[in-house]
Amino acid sequence: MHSFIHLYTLMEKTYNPEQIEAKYRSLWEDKNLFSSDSNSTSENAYCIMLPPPNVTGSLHMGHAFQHTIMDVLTRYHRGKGEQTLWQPGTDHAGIATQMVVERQLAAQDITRHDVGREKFIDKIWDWKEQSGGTITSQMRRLGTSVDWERERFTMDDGLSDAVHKVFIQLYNEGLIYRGKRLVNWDPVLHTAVSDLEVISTEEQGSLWHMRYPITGTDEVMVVATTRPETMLGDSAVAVHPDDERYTHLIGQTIDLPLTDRKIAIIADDYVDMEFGTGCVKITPAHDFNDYEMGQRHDLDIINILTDDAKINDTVTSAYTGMDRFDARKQMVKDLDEQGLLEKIEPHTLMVPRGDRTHSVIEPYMTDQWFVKVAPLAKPAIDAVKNGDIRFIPENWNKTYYNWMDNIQDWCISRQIWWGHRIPAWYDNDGNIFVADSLEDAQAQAGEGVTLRQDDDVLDTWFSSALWPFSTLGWPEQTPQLSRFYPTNVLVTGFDIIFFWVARMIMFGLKFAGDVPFKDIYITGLIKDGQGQKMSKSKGNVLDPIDLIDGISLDDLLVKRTQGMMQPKMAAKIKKQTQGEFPDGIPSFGTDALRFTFAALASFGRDIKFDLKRVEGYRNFCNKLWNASRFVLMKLEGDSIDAKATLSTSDEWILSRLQATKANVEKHLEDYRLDLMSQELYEFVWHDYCDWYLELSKPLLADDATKAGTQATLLKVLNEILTLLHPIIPFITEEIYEQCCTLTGKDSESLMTQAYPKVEQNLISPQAEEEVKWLQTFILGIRQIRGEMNIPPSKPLPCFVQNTNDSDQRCLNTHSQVLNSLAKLESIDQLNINDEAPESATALVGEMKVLIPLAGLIDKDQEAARLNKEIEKLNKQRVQFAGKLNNEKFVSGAPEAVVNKEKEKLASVENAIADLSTQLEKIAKL
RNA sequence: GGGCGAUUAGCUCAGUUGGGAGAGCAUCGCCCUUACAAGGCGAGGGUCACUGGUUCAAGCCCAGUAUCGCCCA
Repeated sequence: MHSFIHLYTLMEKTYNPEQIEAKYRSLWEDKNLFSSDSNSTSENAYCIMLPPPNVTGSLHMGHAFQHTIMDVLTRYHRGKGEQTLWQPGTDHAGIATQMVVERQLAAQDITRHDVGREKFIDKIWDWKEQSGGTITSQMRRLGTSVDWERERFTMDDGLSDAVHKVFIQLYNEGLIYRGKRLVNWDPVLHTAVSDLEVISTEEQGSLWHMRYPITGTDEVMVVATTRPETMLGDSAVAVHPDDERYTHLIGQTIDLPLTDRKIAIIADDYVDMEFGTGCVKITPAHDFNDYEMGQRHDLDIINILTDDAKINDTVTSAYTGMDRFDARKQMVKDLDEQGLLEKIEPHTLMVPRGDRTHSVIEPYMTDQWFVKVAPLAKPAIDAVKNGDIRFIPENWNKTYYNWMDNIQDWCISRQIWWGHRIPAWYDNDGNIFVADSLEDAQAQAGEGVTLRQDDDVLDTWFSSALWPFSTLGWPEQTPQLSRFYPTNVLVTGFDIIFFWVARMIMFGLKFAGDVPFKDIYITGLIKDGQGQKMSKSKGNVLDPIDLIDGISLDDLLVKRTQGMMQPKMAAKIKKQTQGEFPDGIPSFGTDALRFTFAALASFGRDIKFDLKRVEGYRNFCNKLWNASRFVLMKLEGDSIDAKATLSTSDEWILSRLQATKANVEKHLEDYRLDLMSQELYEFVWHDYCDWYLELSKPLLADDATKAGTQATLLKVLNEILTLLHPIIPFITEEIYEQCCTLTGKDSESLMTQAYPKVEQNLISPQAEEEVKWLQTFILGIRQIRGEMNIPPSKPLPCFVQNTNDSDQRCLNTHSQVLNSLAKLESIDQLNINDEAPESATALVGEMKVLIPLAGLIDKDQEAARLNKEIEKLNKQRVQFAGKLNNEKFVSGAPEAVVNKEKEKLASVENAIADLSTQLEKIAKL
């Protein structure tokens, strides 16, 4: 028992998220409460690796969503007393970041080549210093409780060492090799990109039908192509071996138009006889399928393009130096003039574009570095198959297998400057020395040999793939590595399963000797209200910070349309935005946004983001705020007796609380944050606020029950705060502090409070039963009021009839509560034979609750209401009776089910009988 | 073409061992009741996409159809 030391400072009537959030953001960090050193003696460790966002990026809705999920999990485990590390950091994002700086240079009309490699890289570092704090400060706004002291960057020294070590080992084991292969070439960036960085979309194009003359005859073969310019590099024409139209031509040659070359006519069952004319031109140097076929048939590989995707001079032609698309036009024209163009059909085709530049990607022969993936993939597939790693939701493992089973070697070299430079040196004879440093390479090559380092850098995802162990200090065997690896869960979107997740699994198993994480929680993708992907070009992007702080329509319009190239598009976006947010966006506060994200975190693929939801959860925060205000007001000036006798209502809310805790626990275990937040929402709003706080009012007015109620109000509020804290940390922390001030409790932070456990001894079926009775009683009366439009302020007299022992007990105990909550002026008992006044009726089990009409209630109206009620019950009766009359059901279903059905029927029949009698009475009047 | 997913109230979505269809928002009444009008109380609203099957019993399991969407080729 402790008494209050100061008078409770009155809380504002409406909560103000802005003030609260600012207060705790710095406070938590100042007190080092996110540190992974806390709870270091705990038996359990818990670790989440933050998927490192682009260092120069900014926080978008997807980040905010996933960060909320991770923060809920982190704060929950921290609250359970586990040593918890949420590892933050950022990614250097090679191409993306380099492009930003190149664009800045372009504005001054210079290229990176004008600047030179070293200076250019310095410029990028400068840019990183300048803008690198954006995303981390936005994360702080969200309240993400990462261990900031352990923040890492993929190009930190330690992480770079890990990259070297991995590269060298893979090379030495023959799992990294260099070779000339057909790769996806971005002609704007002048670099190879991986398959994953190429986005193919349907575009309107043409199918050109070209006549290829057969050598020495008047015959032609008509080949159809979507890229006529590649004909310069044709090595053959292929037909299907079973295609009788062309069997006689197999083995003959074609005089390739616009060139002086002859190419073979070959047969291959890859050819689709139905498509076009059934004849396919084969260009091994510029098409992946053709390349395969070229390998099968030992065809020439004729590269016709330059790095800029202009026609080169390999093939003597009139098109050398022309851009491929200009050459296309010219060649089509020339073919037409020579009578070699059969027709042009409109055609939708899949056009591959770079995910960064959106330029058309060309398959292109170049020297590149590759990871031989198959040997690494095998154990990575097994890890999921044998359950070491679990996808959540489970069906993503199919997507994973699908990709892993058909995995291609990974092109890891990029012809850009920003990134980890490939640790390989060449001598003048082209010998390769892979080493940690020039010195090591020199040692390998021998004194006096001139070495030149490879110009390329590694794919960004190469270093990201090491993230789960490189951030923990690998290759050193650090205490953190042994404590936190393997990590518990990876939270990420399905869009990077291939880019990142699969590669982390492969490298984790290979180098850290274990899976990098046990669970992979694949979240949905946040879409706009119409289900559209949010993108700058669509102008439908929402900035999480704008939802927190609010934004005026004007500012939002500027934000969404600035930098728009097409004024038409800008106008459209403007209109759309005005329609959707006529008054801009109000400020909802971080907690409301976080609650929304948690509530949206179901297992669906797409999450349509609806502002109305945020508003609803903002209201929830306000509700919680005001409920707390109420509790504190009712506690003020008194001392709390934790051992005071409890009323049934107290026992009831405590019992409900236990069920809530159990469910929250379960939902968290299942990663169902939507169900978790729903559970808490319902408990707080509907059990605690709607019922318990109302019940507490008469109980607080009674000295016999006051102390117990006060203790219970506070206990439940405190646990609510702790339970909600992982989702809405700011408001709960503030209320907690107010509670501490009031009760004189000395506590550092809600964050360090133990997460409440289920207390079995507080589960009380009897209290739940009794309050259920109370609720039914009150609801019955409210319904009569509601339907008869009797104001809630009007006190009503009430009679009860046909009571049993337990009804009597309840009436004795709870009459005061009933009077208060149902606003009754009296409750009088009638014997079963007593003549009741003309009344509206409600049923509580077998007991009748009667509200005399007495001029207040229209009898026709009551008759109509009863009729409706009876009709409803009748529908149920028919359903239950139908089942029970079914012999097969009675004999086939388990006895318990049949009995339950019988009970339901009996209860419905009773109710119908009671209400019908009442209806008759009323009708007679 | 292959794989995956979706289809439940006007809207957004829950519904996990098969056993009386739910929430939030929106709508319609009544209420400014001393925690909260960002609120309270009450009400209306569904052939669970369609067809068939398994079962005593199907929103849920199975097969197929339709529409929409995503991923891979």
